[in-house]
Amino acid sequence: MDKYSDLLKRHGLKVTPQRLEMVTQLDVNGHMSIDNIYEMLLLKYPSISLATIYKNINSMLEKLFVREVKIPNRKSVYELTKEYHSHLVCKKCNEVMDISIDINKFVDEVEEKNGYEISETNLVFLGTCKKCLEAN
Amino acid sequence: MDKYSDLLKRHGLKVTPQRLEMVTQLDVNGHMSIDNIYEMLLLKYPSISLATIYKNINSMLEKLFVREVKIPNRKSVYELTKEYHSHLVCKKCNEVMDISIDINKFVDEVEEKNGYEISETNLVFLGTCKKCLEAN
DNA sequence: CTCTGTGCAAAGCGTTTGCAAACGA
DNA sequence: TCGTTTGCAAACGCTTTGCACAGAG
Repeated sequence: MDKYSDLLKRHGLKVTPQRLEMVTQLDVNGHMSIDNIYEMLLLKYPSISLATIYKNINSMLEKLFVREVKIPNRKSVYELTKEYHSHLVCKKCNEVMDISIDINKFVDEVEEKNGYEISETNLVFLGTCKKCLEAN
Repeated sequence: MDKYSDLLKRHGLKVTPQRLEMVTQLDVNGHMSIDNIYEMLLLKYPSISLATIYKNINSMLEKLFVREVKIPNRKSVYELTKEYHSHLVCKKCNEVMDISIDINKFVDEVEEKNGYEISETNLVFLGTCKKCLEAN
């Protein structure tokens, strides 16, 4: 059984060609904006509409197998849900990279110091990647 | 000399009553959304327009003495620029709190491991504050 | 006096909604 | 067959723009 069809079915979404292509692209490309997704799907489905992309992304976000990556001063990108990780973004070439950072120590510290119960952490580093640094 | 007038002048912005009230409110309230600011200014200047708020916030962001705080799934809030800090947000009551977290160790680690040069770090914790926890 | 800021109305842009037709199970 | 999804067009909400008048320096 195809893993992408399976992913959709497991989360109670009907398998349509448009959705299959969306999750495939997300898996292959890693981090995509709405426009990226739209452009890629247009190649295969020239009559696809942005409304369909939005409706599907929203269903996938609800089912929690796609996540939105919010980057300051940029359009959000989307990724298939994986283990917890943070993001490293190149301001020059816009590459978005997953990084694993252990912030549990900080979570504990902040919970203790402020009496909060923390349920979510969002950590993004922005800068210039190796390639772009070398290109100067 | 009034500190708010001074703040505006130092950054090359003319001192107008609307701008003075904006920076005063930002200073007093700490973190405000566009709508918060608009509501507060309406009390004193009933004919103020949202366009003015937007134009002024954008000037202040450009001059770098106001910063935008981006919070996942929420409207941005704005604050007067202070030393580097992170934010702690209560999902129940929407309180936004400044916290100081030392992430330099991580910045170094990430720079070294990935060859990036990091210029900006964005860290937000979301959860439930003490008051809201006790209110249950 | 000159240039910038204000307020209004209109335009812009990304996202969502309503609906009829097409499609998946 | 029945309920869901698609694609289109219209609506929406937030933000920006253009312009004439007012106000700061």
